[in-house]
Amino acid sequence: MTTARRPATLDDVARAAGVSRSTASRVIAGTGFASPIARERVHTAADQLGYVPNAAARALVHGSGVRLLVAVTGTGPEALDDSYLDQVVSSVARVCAPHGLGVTVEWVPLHAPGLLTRLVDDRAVAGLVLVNTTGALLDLVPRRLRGRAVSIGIGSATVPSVDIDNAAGTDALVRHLYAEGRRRIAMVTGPRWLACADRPVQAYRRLLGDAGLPVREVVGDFSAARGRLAAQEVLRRWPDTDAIVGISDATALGVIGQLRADGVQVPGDVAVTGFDDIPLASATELTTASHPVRRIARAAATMVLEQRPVPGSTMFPSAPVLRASA
Amino acid sequence: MTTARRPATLDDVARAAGVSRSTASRVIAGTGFASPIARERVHTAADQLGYVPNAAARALVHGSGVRLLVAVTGTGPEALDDSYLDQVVSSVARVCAPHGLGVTVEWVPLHAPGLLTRLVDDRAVAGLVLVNTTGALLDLVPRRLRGRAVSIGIGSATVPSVDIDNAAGTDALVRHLYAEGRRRIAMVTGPRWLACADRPVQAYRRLLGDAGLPVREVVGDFSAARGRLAAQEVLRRWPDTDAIVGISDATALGVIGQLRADGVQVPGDVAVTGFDDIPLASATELTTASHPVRRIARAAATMVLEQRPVPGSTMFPSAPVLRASA
DNA sequence: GTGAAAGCGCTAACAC
DNA sequence: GTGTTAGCGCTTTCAC
Repeated sequence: MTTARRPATLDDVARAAGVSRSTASRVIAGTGFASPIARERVHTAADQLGYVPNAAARALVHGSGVRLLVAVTGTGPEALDDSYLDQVVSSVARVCAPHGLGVTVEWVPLHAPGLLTRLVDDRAVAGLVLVNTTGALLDLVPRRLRGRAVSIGIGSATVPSVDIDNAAGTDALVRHLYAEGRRRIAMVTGPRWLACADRPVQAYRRLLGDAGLPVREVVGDFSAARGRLAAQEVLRRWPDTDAIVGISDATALGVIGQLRADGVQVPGDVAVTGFDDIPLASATELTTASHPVRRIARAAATMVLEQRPVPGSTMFPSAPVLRASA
Repeated sequence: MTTARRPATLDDVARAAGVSRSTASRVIAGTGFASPIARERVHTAADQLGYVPNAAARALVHGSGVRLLVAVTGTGPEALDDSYLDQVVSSVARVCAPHGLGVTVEWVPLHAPGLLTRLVDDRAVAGLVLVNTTGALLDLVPRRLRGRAVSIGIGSATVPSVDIDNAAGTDALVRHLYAEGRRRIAMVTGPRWLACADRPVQAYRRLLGDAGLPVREVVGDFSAARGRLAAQEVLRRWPDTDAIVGISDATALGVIGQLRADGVQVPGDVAVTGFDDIPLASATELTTASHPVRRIARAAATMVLEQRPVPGSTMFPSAPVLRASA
């Protein structure tokens, strides 16, 4: 039973264990030497006192920081209102917890990447997870954070990345459409500035090129609203389109909504595919490709925290999920 | 242009501004006196040096902590795999960011609430947001965190709460069912241990009691899987049931799935309502009630960080959203 | 109004 | 193996 309710400090532990503070520190931190007896006594003292190391003090002496920053690039702050990001943040937070680190989310304006520097100059930032980033942004990651920054999306020479293999996922989906006899396949892409959203586009082009089919691309932004508009544009420009590949499930759902509103049968007249396999996808019978967001985020956080590449975690596989829409 | 890439410290700022460190500190922290000139010079020096206060050092001297803890009660660690929680964590994180705080998520086992004490004895914890908590847990919040703890769900004498007015939401839904002519209305409840899930049950009982209708309750747990089982049980025990009120959208969706699998028409034979208005609800034409999770979480975090009750934020209104399922 | 000095809790040389 | 010592960067009495 503790007398004072003031939380125990390392000094208290050392005193109770009858050793010096340094010895206590070595034992607790698990660094340096200590005799078995000392070790034993320190540990007993520690947990009988309910000792919990003070993270701030540790961070101060190590200069190491107390939180992970999740930096999200986007055109506006609404980039943060996104269930994909929710999953990332939440997953990262869970990995951080046992390390005594917190997580923060910040929006980095696409057109003012310099703001990243200000965020990252904060010594409290122990590590960095970049989401939806660009090459320019990647180059802004300071040396201090080398090895402590990971990008979910594209990487660079200095910043490793983890991501979904959306090229392979898209490839599988387009092949499926082709196998089903679709020959006039359009794609609603992601935003132009987002490099990792370009891989599916490349996959789509390659496949159609190989098959001698025409490329039909409309720019979207992952949202359902843009999906609706994109569907209209596709139909206007290429009325004979018989399949539409959406960059995301939300996009695809928007596309389908618009198509049906226009009296177009899905998949009868036009087949539609998405990407991500969100819960809504199964309810709406959307054909899509899997995207293990939590596992990817966990891998990213782990790489940052444990300073090592997590084997086989650079590209997570994406498997097609065939349902009624295509 | 900074010469050394070592981040500027308060000493650097003071030196550059030609004042003492104390003065610089007062100016930066906005506390204590300083002449306009001093103020001016310190600020210039600060942002020309790109000075960012070291959160760890501050926390150390203040003994104030560097992160908010989101403590989630549940029977197992899978309580953390939940999109509702994702939204809470992400929203809390956004409120924390400008304050230089991070967020951590931890699971508190329902049957070992003492673990909360260990989590909360960590001085690095600056504040506490409890999710799905119980009265027993609330009493474990230490004095140190008084005024720095908020519960999303039930509150207590020492811990204020913010929550959705699920009693009113449920009330509106049941009234709607009644108005539609339903008279044999069953309910799939939340887990027994969760006090805030009891309010809708009370609302349901009161309404049915007033109308002289029989109460038909089956215990669920918010999940779709339990919703399916619950639907079976309802049909077995009370085959003439003509409406089922689900404690959540997931529950209701499970109920509907099972009902349809059993050849029961929804809403023809049995009307079904949910709660939360998740995106899936609109896609599946589920009648439900709104639940502004992000706003609630934001209010909770704000109360903790700014140490004041956010006016009118104790009970957030829930509005019925009428669709095809009821 | 401003500076000097002490100390928050911890770790890491460096001597013993 | 263990203790002594010197800070990490900041805030805050307390003299001036």
